[in-house]
Amino acid sequence: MFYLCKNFEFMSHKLSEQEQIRRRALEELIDLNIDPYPPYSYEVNATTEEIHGNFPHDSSLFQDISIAGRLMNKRIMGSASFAELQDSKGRIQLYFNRDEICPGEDKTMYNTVFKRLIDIGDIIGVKGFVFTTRMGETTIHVKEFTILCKSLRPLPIVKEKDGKTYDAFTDPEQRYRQRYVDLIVNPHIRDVFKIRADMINSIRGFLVELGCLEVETPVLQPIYGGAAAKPFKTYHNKLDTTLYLRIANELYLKRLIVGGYDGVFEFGKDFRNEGMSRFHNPEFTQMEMYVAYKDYYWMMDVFEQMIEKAVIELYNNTSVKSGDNTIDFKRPWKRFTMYEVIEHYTGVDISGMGESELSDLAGRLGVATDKYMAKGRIIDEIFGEKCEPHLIQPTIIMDYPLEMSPLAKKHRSKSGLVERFEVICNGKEICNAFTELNDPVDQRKRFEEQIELGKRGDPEAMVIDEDFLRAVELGMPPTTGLGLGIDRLVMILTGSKSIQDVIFFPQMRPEK
RNA sequence: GACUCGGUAGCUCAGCAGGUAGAGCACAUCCCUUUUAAGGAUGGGGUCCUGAGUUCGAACCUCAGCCGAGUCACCA
Repeated sequence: MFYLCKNFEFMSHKLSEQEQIRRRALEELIDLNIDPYPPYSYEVNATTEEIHGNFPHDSSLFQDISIAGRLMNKRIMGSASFAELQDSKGRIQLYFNRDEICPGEDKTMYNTVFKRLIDIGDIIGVKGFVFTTRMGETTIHVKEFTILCKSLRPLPIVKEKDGKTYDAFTDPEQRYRQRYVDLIVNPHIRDVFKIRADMINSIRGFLVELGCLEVETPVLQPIYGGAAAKPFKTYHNKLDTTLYLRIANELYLKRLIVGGYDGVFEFGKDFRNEGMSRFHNPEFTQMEMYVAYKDYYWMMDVFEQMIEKAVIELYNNTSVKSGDNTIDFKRPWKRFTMYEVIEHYTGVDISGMGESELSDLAGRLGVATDKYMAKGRIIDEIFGEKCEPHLIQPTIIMDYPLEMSPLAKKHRSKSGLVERFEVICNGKEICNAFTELNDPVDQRKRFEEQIELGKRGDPEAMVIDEDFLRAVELGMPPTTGLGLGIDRLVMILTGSKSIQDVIFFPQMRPEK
């Protein structure tokens, strides 16, 4: 015997008419001694996918099936009705016949329960056999059905006819806030998250195969570092101390390299307290990896392999259609130095230029700069403005100005530059990597330069992390490291226009 | 943060020479057939985002605010 509260007076918000009707249906079910939330499991022996994949070819199959899912449509017609059931794999039509559901005199299960008390959105289990209707649709002939969960809110059902879509649930705000509804009524968006998961698994497999250890490092950090960004600040009561949510994994992962690991990687959330846009969510997923005794040339090759492998596993092909562009990840990718690319797109060789010259150039090119921007930042602005958008195919851009890369090692032969590369794809950066700076004297100097930049007004200048310096002073082997923006890559691989489409629950303003 | 557009029934939207609201779907009652965004009949449902102003009168005009979308700027 089940036990259920039938008193809805406590509800804080005023119920809509449809909610009231559903609650009344709930009460009626209880009065009929039907538990709307039965406590037991329901055995399922088929999925919609299996049925659609096999039935027409072999009609001896699926003659005694049990399947469960959400009711998505109901077409009542006297003594014979049709409905649609959606499980995690897809949808299938159900056929209900009054006299088969209710073989005896009592037609309650059909006339009252099925026709009136079951609503779209309810989760039900059905037993029966599969057949093909006169209209040629694979359908389950239902002999018995069970309510597994009564739904108390109406679902915005999407309808289609003749290729036209009606009542689509498309409002982005509603879709992101109520992702559960989005997943129910727009099941195709699951594909994006499947690709996301598969991609992450592919990369993880590749890194494990490479011999790297997957690790976890703190999200709550007393000093944030490893990137140029504004942090989220929080507070630990017992320690009576300010903590920051990490903006990058870098400094902790390098400590592990100091500790003696040859290769480590971490998939993790980073948090940046900055503007939001279709390319930026305050929390985003990054994969960072560090490998000892290797340099950035090695990393370029490895990154190309890793991404090419993932794309092939996902699409059986190296190229992907992303919006209007077709992007081919087939190795090897084009490689240019940053100066080469800037010269290519602006016609200006900036290699000998100083800060004031660069500032003038930026002005001539219509690139906005700020007072606190030193030489490196200005170059980066010009690159970001004039070059990046043109780079659609994956392209390795190498050798960045030293000032904007305080954790990267000086270039072995080019003064003023560091051994750093980024991969630009679809006009956006997808990874950032360098030969890591392991000279502790130089590292301290770089941090001090960051302090100067901070004094000059750069809100994203780094702060000194003495514990990190202590580790580097102990000695870090030559190392290469890389950070990969997972969300951005998923956007490219799925052709998503907004980062919110590749994150289940993107950050939103609190409701109401 | 700047600019543009938008916020009307559960869903998608219409309504604007300013006269306190409509359609389709959904919902309710009824009829009916292996039907297909089912069809037919009847019916219920809305502080027209919020606040102030103009007006005899505002969903519509003005101002302010809230929320969202798009574009641009910055960071992955």
